[in-house]
Amino acid sequence: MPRRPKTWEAQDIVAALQSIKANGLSLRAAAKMYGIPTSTLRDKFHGKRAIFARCGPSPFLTAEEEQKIVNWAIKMGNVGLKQTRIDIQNVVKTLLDKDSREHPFVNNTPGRRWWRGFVKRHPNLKHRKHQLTDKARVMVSEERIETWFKEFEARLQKERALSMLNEPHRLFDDEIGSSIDGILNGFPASSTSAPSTPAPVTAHPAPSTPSQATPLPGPLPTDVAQTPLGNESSASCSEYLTALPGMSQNQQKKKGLPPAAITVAEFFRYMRARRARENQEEKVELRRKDRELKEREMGEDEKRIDEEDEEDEEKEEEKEEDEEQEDEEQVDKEQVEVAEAVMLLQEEGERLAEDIMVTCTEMGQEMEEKKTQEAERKRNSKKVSWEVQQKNKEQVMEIMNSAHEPDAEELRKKLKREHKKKAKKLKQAKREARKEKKRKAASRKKEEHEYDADVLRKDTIVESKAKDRAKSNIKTLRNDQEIYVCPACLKPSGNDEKWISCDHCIRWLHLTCTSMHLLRGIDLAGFDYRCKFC
DNA sequence: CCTAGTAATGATGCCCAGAT
DNA sequence: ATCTGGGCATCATTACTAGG
Repeated sequence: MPRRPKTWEAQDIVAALQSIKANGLSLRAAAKMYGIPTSTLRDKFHGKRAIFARCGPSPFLTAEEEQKIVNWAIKMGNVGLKQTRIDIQNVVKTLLDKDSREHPFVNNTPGRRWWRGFVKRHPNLKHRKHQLTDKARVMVSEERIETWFKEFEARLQKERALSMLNEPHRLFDDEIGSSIDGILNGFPASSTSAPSTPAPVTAHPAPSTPSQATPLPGPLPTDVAQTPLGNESSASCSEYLTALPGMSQNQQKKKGLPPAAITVAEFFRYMRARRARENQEEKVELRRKDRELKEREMGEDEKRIDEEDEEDEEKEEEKEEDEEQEDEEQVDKEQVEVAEAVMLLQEEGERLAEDIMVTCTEMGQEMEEKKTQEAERKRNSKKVSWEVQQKNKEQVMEIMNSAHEPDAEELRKKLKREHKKKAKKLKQAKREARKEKKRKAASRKKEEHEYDADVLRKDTIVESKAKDRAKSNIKTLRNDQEIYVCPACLKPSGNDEKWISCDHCIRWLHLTCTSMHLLRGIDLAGFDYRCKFC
């Protein structure tokens, strides 16, 4: 029976159903009027099939869950936190970890194919190459640094989050929290995945019209990330920049330079230095204009007096600058507090993520309850129909009993035999189904076991490689004495040197050779430190 | 109303070519 | 070497439809 191509839309069904209800049309008439097969309309009319149903199996995440994830990814993208495929897959994994629903995903993580389908179902998500891989983006230019920060500020302003610079906790007003380090590192830091694995494919909202918001500033330019920021002004910044003209990511990697990354302290320091510079330039300009004006108006004598006054003013300004420096020191202290706040906020973000997952789980439970109710309803309807059948049979038996006794007896025996046969067949089918189920479960378990073994093997290889790398930093002196050198500065330990161990590759580095020394007053034991060579 | 055939969909694995 | 997208085959599931 070849199936006729579908010629109707969901709204036709809705219109047909409304016509039946409002105008009292018959099912056949309505079906004819809207060009829908009668049986299809009848099924939908009786609720046997959903009105907006799609062919094929439903996705394993509900429409609400998928939409929630899409909205979250778009929102994150709007503030510069583009979510990678891995991030989204990890979100799904976290969701499924806390959910008992059945799904085909290995280790609760959907695969690349699922991602394709996901993007297909939600075309407002599209993927593209990570901007860090674009060579044009790593060309060094102070102008670009300024542009990036300006765009970042503009974006924060657009998202009503400009005050984040003073109130970083506002970063966490989203559904799933993210750390400020996520923004500053230039790649996303979802609550479920550390920002340690930037994937080359990024999902972000596709601008539907050219009039939409300007492109995101994107990740922090590599050159910005490597700029030594401190009390330095733009001059020293430029010096450093000219030392690294147009270096590609690979070249940086070869030279042992860290990937794009900037600490919270560095970010605030940069912003403060930039504002101070702007203020200073404004002051100088004002002073110059003022002087020109006075030169024209006043004579030589007055000028001398003015010069004396100016000297006094300059002294006062110097005094003010000294005070400003003291303020800066005070701000440095505050940055330590900011770093602490960031840690607290990360925890808050995780709590928020937890809440989201709980909500999703509740939704899943609701679905489960609905399913159970549906199953119950079906069982009841089957029971009712079975009862009706039994009644009919009883009626037949009564009629047969009332007829000639010997024939009725024979018929009864025959019916009994048939009934026994049917019951036997049914039992056998059930037994086979149970066997099949067991076989499938065993097979799945075996696959999971093999997967775990594979993961363990890979982890062992990674660990062994890391140990080898650490060994490579042991240098042998002329007197055959072996010493360990810091892989960052290639120097051995000094007397008062503090060392820090990478939690991922077992390398030891001078604390001062890492950005960790900026986090003064914080217990480093609580940090998951990843060195720049990882 | 029921049934059997067909279409559509979601997910997987495998392979390939291209980009980095 | 690694990652990606695209194509293809496969399986399972569900919706749709014609005909009995």
